[in-house]
Amino acid sequence: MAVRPVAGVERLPAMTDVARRAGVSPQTVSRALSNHPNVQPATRAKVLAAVEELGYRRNNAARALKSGRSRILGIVNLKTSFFSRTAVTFGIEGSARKAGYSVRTATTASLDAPAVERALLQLADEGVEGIVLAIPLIQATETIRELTRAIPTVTIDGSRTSSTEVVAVDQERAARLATEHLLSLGHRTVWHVSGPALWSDAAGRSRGWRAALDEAGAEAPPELHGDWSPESGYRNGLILGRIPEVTAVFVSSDEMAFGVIRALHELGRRIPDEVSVVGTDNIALAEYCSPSLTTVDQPFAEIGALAVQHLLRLITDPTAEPAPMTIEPRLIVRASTAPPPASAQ
Amino acid sequence: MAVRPVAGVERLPAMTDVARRAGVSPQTVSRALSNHPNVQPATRAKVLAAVEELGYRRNNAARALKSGRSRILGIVNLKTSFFSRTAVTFGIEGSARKAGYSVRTATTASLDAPAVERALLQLADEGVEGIVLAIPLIQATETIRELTRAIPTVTIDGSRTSSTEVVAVDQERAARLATEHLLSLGHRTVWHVSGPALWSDAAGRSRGWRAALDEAGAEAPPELHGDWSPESGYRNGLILGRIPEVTAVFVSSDEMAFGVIRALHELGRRIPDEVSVVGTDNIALAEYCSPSLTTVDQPFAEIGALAVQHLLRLITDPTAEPAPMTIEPRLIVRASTAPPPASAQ
DNA sequence: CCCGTGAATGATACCGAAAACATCTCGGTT
DNA sequence: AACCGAGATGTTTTCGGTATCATTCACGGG
Repeated sequence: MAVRPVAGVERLPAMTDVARRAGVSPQTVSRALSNHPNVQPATRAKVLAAVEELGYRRNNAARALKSGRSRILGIVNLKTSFFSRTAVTFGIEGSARKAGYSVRTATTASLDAPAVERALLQLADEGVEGIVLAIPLIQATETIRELTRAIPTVTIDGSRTSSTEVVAVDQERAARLATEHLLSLGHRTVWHVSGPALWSDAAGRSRGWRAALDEAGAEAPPELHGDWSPESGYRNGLILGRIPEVTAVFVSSDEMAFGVIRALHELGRRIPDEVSVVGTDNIALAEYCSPSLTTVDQPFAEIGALAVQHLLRLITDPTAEPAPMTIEPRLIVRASTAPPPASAQ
Repeated sequence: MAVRPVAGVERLPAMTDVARRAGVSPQTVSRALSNHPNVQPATRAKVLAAVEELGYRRNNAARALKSGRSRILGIVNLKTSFFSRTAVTFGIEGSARKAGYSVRTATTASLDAPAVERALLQLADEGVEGIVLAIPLIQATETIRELTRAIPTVTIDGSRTSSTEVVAVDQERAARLATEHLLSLGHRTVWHVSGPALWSDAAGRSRGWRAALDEAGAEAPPELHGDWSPESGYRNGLILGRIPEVTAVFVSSDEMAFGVIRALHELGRRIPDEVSVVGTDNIALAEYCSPSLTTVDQPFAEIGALAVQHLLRLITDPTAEPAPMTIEPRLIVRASTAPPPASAQ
């Protein structure tokens, strides 16, 4: 603060001003405002009154400088942000704010090590106390390893190459919910459009899908690969729509599912009469797809909140051992799924 | 910074360490790193070499404290973030970063004065040097007025109640493009689902729509009101679909347009054969709506960049006079629009 | 040859808080 | 009565830069 004195005022009030007004020492003001236990209630009241009267607010820069704690958390995000990452960011910001932290975002255009390194260095520059990696860490340079060792880091997309803490939805379970739903409607098997293999979310869903088919004794058709974008869903939809035996598709994100559905429409395959489609994420528009999209909900805000909770624990106690937590996904049945057409049964 | 020394290292290197290593005074290091003109190239080189060797990075907190400049910009955003605001945020972050600023986001759950005031106070607390209001300022308390007077502020949704600088797309023009497109296809008139009246974007589109109809000698049907949400589009779609004479609809956001289209589908009105729909924003999914959505593109990243550019000017020179800039919107014709059915011509 | 001038660099003070250390007060012990 | 210890408060120092002022030096004109 103190960045720009209000017009007419020489400078914003500092702690000494509050101290003078309250008739105590600056240190006491500091203690009162930091909820230090050893402050007489009466004294605290005097201080708070003075603060109120002067409209005093502590200077973050000075606080950070002296204490060595910036009270900032960093997020590394992908620039081509799809819904899920944005939603998580909201969750992170909310709970960080509650804990007295603010949040900086560093976006990276790609998952390459140099790009990620640049993002991490930006955050390190800003003096963040902890980092939420909202991307998979597919390759770690020495610098990256050093930074994530030096700064407590939590990974949201549980990557297999890092040893950082992990917060994640149980994606295998999510895929099972979707696959079993389709099988229970009577579909002989379920096709799958996956996300990029580097994302553990995508890999987990792929595993879950395969496992559910296995357990049901259904044969797993070849997997189709997308990149999270609606466009990649569309491309895969153009393929799926040409295969007569396809009656059920589980797609690894709602955005791709929109693309799949559009391609199927174009090819004249009716949904859900001829083909059922299940997405993943439950984005706001999922309900307003035509037809509305059956999907697996992911509580993104909760994920963000958990990540922050973890991170704060890690900041307070760097030796805290990893305790990965998982959140239960939830199937939301809408209009894009139905029993298979009679001809396919 | 200096928040968390790398394991084994006592503390991060400070400017004095660099100075010692380079054989110059700390002040010279400061000048060299700040691109001060009066530094011998040879000296600067020595300093940079020392910086490199030590892996030195300046401490933001100390810089901010002494200089009184935090190098932080703030954004006030609505929590129920729709695509447009998120996209703008990306633009802001990118160009802020380029200018050496970082960005803090304060989200507000509503547009009420107390909520907005809270968001602004948060940002003031963080010591932001400038603020981008990405929401309409519908009501200003004394505190809000004081804060926006004390801290350079740019409004993205040009609000009529504030005197702050404005950066905006020419929304009247956007609405004209959409409306004229539909009229030129042969529609007798165009219906409109607007955004909340408090948003000047919404108001501008409404004006443009009405003006285009006027000029074409078409009668303006009653306006329907939405709140940006897909759900509100759906509700309005349920109404529009029951009015036989409706053949063309201009919707003030793509998200609402998705809702409208779904409602029309449910009511059995075919798009674009019976009803044409135009959205606004050109969100990523617009192309993958079924049918793909004709819409008016808004260059959100550019808007964000312009906002930052403005803000920086205002920070450097608080007396700089307002110079509102507008950006040209662009119509993107896809599959959701077509000539009206023969029966309606 | 002297002095003014401006470029290059150095020395010092200070930003505003909090940590570390010092002091004081007071009830309870011995 | 002297003493102890913990709680409450005050004093001093320090965090790491940069603004400000001071100093040095080379150069050109009178």
